[in-house]
Amino acid sequence: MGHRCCSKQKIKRGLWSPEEDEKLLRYINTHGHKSWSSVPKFAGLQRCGKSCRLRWINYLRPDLKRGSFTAEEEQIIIDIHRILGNRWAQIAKHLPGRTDNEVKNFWNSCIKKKLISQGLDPQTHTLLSSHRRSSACTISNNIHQNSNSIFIMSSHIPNAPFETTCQTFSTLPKPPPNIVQTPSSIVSSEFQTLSTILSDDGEPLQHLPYELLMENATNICSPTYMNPSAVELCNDDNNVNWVSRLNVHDFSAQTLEEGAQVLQVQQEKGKTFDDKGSDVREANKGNLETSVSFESSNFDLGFLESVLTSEFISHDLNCMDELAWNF
DNA sequence: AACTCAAGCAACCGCAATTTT
DNA sequence: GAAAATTGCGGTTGCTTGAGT
Repeated sequence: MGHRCCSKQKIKRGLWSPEEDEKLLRYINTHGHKSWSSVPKFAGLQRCGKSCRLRWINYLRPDLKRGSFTAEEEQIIIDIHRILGNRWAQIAKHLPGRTDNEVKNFWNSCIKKKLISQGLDPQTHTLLSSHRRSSACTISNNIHQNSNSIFIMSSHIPNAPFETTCQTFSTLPKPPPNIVQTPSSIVSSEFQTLSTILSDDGEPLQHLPYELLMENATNICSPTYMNPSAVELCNDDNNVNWVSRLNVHDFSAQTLEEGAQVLQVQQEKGKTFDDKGSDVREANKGNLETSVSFESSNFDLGFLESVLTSEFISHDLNCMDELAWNF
């Protein structure tokens, strides 16, 4: 069975010969590819347009990176896959010069097996049932140690496009300690904002593109890496303007509504504010009602509400409960 | 040397989404 | 607005290669 687009033509299939590559390359370099369906006809190829497109994207494109994946790329794939799942095209966008097909193949042939050998389910990134018992004790200890954790969300970018919807936070993943993250390599060029997951002492545990964190927060739950203390949004170019910090004390022991009552808004690293004229830093000193403080800032109130009215804490507790019961 | 098996990879397939007619 | 064409994506297949026996 062939493609519908090539049913009328005599179509060659299988591996591409160097001559075919040459023809396709020469044609696209001179004419571009406005319509893939017409490319084979004008390039003199006995292929269907779909096949030409694939060959170009996966092999002939000049900006492709050759060679095996680096450890850093591998970690990026794992981190983003933990959030997005098998959305290879999306994952590949964060790896310049890599194609979705390449990422997918690498995942299926290498990473998947590596995760399984580490006792992790490659789809959910959670512990496989056969490994649960042995690690439950560690997780339980973490819960205890972090029972006074604070949850911090920070934003500092005037007019930042907070387009978040009613996504929910769950527990956030922490990378293995031996992995060094490189934020600039995974932030998308169109959206120069990173979220940084912080430990209790404010040390960054993991960086993720902001949109990945926000759009997919429901999928983040990972019993293996629990209880970050904070999330901070920061600009990739280090042009920090202001930070609004929300502290939810001891959130793991409170209901969501109670957590919202103890929100503190603090300003850090503050230098400039939005052009609405309100001095957010002054306004946010001390403990304030969140609605007041955020009305006067450029922090998107809808964004805040989506977090506060989400199932963040209940998710978290459910997850912990489940783990506790497993233990 | 011949065979088997698994890993890695390129390409295909079908479907869905988007664009064009 | 509907139909057709095109594009994009993820799952899958099948070929090549190299290691092990």
